[in-house]
Amino acid sequence: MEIIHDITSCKTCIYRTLLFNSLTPEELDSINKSKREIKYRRGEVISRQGQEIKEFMYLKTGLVKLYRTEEGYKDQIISISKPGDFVTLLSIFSGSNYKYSIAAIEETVICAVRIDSFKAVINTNQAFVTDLLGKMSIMYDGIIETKFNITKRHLRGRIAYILLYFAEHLYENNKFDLPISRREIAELIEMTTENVIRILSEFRRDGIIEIDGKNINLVDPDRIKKICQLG
Amino acid sequence: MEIIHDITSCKTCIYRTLLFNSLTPEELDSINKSKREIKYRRGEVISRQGQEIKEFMYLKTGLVKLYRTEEGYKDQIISISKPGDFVTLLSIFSGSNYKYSIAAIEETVICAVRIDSFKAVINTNQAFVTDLLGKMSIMYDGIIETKFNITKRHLRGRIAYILLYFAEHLYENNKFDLPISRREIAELIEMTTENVIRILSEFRRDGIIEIDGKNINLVDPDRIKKICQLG
DNA sequence: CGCGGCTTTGATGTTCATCAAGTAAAGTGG
DNA sequence: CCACTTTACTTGATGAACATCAAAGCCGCG
Repeated sequence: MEIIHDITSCKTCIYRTLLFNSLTPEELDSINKSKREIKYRRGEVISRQGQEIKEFMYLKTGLVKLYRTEEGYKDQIISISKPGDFVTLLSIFSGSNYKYSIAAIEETVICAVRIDSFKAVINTNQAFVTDLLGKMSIMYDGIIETKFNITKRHLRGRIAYILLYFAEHLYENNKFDLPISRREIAELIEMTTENVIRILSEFRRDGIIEIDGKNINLVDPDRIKKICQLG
Repeated sequence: MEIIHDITSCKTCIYRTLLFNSLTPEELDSINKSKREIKYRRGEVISRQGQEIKEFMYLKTGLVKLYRTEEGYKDQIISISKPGDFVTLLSIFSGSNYKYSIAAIEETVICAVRIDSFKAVINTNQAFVTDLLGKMSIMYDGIIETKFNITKRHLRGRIAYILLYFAEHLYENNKFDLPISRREIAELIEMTTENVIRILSEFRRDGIIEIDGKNINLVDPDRIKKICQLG
């Protein structure tokens, strides 16, 4: 990681409207003063499950994964966050320690606000909390829905689902570079690495996708959608 | 369902401290006036996924299940709520319609506050919203953790886990009446009804539980814990 | 009393994880 | 920059775990 010294002011930050729009100039100033920006390299752990939460964080650029770890079990990826997402929101109000680990899966810049400043605004600004409530709820419900969508499917359907997720939700393009390894895909959709590879190869043999290392091209999205629905 | 006419005043309600403690007498009065109590029989659906949310609800007595349904797939039970739980909290801020269905699995009394009155308090009482934020977050994180704990286990481990869940979390007793059918257990821990029965029978043959219809007795809790950890 | 839903058990086959073994790619230190 | 190590990727063979199908008994309820 690397602390960025030439940080953006909140007042000109493109993500300001996402959450901080209801803040008074004074509140925004207080947030601005207690924040820092940090750059993480691909693979670096940003925060670890169980650690004390000291900052509220959100993503400016890059991609991160939220995941759970437990001795003796495989890691499980809870969600993938993209710029503008509030990655610490899932832990920050249910206790003083992280419930999930966070790691960068691409080079990532995080904006981090000291937790005391963040909570101070919560106690003074009504609109802000209410807004937060909605954002948090949507985020949680999204995770539950995605997990539901994954576990109800068979392996072929899961792979189809996650390919469409990357194409439609993350990259908005049928051609993209896989941000995560085969093993991480396995951790995300709850199956083994071998079967991820096997089914991807199968899709390639059937001519519905093209693979070159991390680069994926969904040649026949309609058929992938069909597999997603039926498989 | 049956509307209860002789309803408790919020001022004397034993659940008042759970959420409404920070309310002013006026606010409490407003909530009190716009609420009703409803009794549901075992099996009755309280609200249906997709319906508009008109009331904030919490459980006074009984047990309910939150579940997701989808055409062509088996139902999936998200969680089981007991008295004092805020059953609508999981939908109320992420949209205007229910994300989950709610049904009574025992005779249940629900206290329901009109959504406009509830949201009015949210807009005026800072402490109340902040409190709500925490409660909601804990509830969501609990669901994610439980689901994580279930899906990472094999079938035997899942059954052991859910038996311990009922005994420790819901009934605080090693002897209890199963509140739900075998099929519903299957929907809760993501397996088939047949395998739920099979493994329960297996546990009985091995002498670690006693079963008589819905009545379950955990004879050897230590061994169940061991199965839960290893299986 | 009979119907439908819940429960139970067995037989069967599919899906999937595990094991093994090899190749390719990506870091690492001299 | 190259030898070396490690990690990621790939494929096949095998067996275990699990779902599905089938059939029968049970219970509650109208």
